[in-house]
Amino acid sequence: MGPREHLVELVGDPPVGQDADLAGPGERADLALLARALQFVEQIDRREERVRVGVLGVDGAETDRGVQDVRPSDDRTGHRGLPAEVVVSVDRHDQAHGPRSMVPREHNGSGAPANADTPDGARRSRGRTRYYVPDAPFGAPMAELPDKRTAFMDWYLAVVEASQLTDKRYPVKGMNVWTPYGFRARRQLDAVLVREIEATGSAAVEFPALIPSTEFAKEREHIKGFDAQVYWVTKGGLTDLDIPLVLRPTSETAMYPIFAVWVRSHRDLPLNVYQIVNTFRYETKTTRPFIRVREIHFFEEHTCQANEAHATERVRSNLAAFRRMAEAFALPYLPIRRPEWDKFPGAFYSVALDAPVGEARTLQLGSIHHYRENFSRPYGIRYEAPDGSQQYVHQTTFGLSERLLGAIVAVHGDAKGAVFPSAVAPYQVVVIPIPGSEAGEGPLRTATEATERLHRHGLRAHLDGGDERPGAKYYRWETAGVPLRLEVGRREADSRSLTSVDRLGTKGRVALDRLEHEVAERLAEFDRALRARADAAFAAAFSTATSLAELAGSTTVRIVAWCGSEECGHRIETAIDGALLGTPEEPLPTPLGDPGPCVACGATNGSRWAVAGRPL
RNA sequence: GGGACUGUGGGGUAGCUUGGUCCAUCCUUCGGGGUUCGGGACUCCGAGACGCCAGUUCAAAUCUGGCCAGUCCCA
Repeated sequence: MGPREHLVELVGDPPVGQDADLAGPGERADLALLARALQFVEQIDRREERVRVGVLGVDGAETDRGVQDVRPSDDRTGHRGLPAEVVVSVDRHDQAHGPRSMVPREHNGSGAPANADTPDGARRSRGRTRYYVPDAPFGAPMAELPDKRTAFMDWYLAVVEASQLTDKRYPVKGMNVWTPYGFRARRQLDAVLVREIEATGSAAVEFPALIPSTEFAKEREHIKGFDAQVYWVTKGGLTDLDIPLVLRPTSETAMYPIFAVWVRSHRDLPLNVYQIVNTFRYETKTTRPFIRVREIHFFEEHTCQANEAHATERVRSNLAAFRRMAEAFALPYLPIRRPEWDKFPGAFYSVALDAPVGEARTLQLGSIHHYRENFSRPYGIRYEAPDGSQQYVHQTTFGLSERLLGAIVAVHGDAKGAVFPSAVAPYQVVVIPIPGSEAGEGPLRTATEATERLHRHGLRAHLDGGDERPGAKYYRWETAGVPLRLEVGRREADSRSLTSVDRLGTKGRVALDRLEHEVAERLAEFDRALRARADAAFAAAFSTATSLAELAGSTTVRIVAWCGSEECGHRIETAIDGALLGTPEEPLPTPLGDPGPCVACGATNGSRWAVAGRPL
């Protein structure tokens, strides 16, 4: 939707030098817009042009006196995002116009033809000259991003675009291009995943992307859950394939036939392997960069364990690994065991990792599944136990994706744009020289020295030596989410001590001679502050509800007592217009007492705390 | 699966109702020059688009048909 904008066409028809009368016909008149239009015209007036305007009334009673029409744009153009438009009739020789600076530009160029600048810029149509009035007060700062709290998805999309993390112009729905900047973020993110999963004894592998339909179909629940969203490869060149191939939506069915060959003995267990590959799902809902895509950048661990207890232990180990990953991302989250009807297709149970993202919305960051023997039986993954018996393995999986990047944007981002924790920031530090006519070469030399010094010490630093003005660079890198900015002007060059400003606004000085240490400290402080901000939002994101009626229009994720029945679960989902996410796998942010009676049926027997929200 | 809507430079848009005033406007972007540079500079010169294919017409961004792509709503 974007910023609220209206188009009001105020058509006056008197020649310049007379009064132009503006008014709105009754029901459509928008006084605020009229006021803005008048403000605009007053600006013209103040520029000593000879247009005079008055309002005759909003009921249209006197509209025949020069005022022809006032209406919202959507009636005519069907376009959203148009700025207010004022059409003022003027004599062609007496252009009414203001200086360019009078009309603020819209953020990232959306809307605002804003051409009330020069006589040449004003367009003429059927004898009238049109002036465009942006939907913002004159002299206001450049338009902000949409409001995160009230227009979350608009805000999110604007931030993703403005921070240049992806290019969405690729002509296939749900498939975005990773830009150099976005790819840097992704690579850092993956590095954290690799570090933490390998610390638990998992090894990287890579399986093919194409899966024979015969293998894909072996586990009934699994195929039922996925067959509506797989891409098929049915031809090789001009020939139809005997056995069609599935482009992996996830890799169970690619890996498990091979696991059956790999696992022979209890000595082969546990088998813990992971891969980071692209998977494909034909999403039918609206796609969103990082959050819902058709080509998924996917981390998936698959393990085989000797028995259910070991598999349960692996689930715990994955939960602990994710805790460390989330620590690096400064992301608070809640592990939630999904209800039966919402578990992964084929799983014994599923634990999802959910992050609240405001207004009762939640974002699933990943999931950990316990499969028991559900896949090992159809795929024949068996081993010979020490006692000589043949046993089926118990399996687990752990899946994460670029949604983590979406979550980082969604959780940490603010009114200025993205904010990256230092562990994933494409650039941790941006160094901005401030030349100035009297400063000479000092600033640039010092900035270069500082950047090189940071590079030598393994910090991701970027020298922005472009010839934009410093202020423009500040805004750009703030939007892009860089944690720390170093400013190097004449003062800094002379004193060999740089000005630092972190993305949350904390300012300071760092000595060039101890640069890497002081920058590392600043980044650590920044990460702590970012975490604290996220934690505060997390704590405020939950509230309890004790009746179904309370769930309607929830503005936080709700904690409710639930008897565990599917029927009550669905009633809860209907009440909140979202989903019953399940039961917390770890303690809630604020300790709660015993759950009372089920919010849906009132049963006290076996009730437990459950989480309900509206997943993105 | 059903319905509605929308396609104009890299991004955002105007023009379409009533075909010609439009080798298509403005902002932004991009290339070049100059003055600048401590929070989104100014200025000059230049570059860049009517989704595709037909049809109607003296004339099509505009009207008609088909196709393609996208968005939203409902199932």
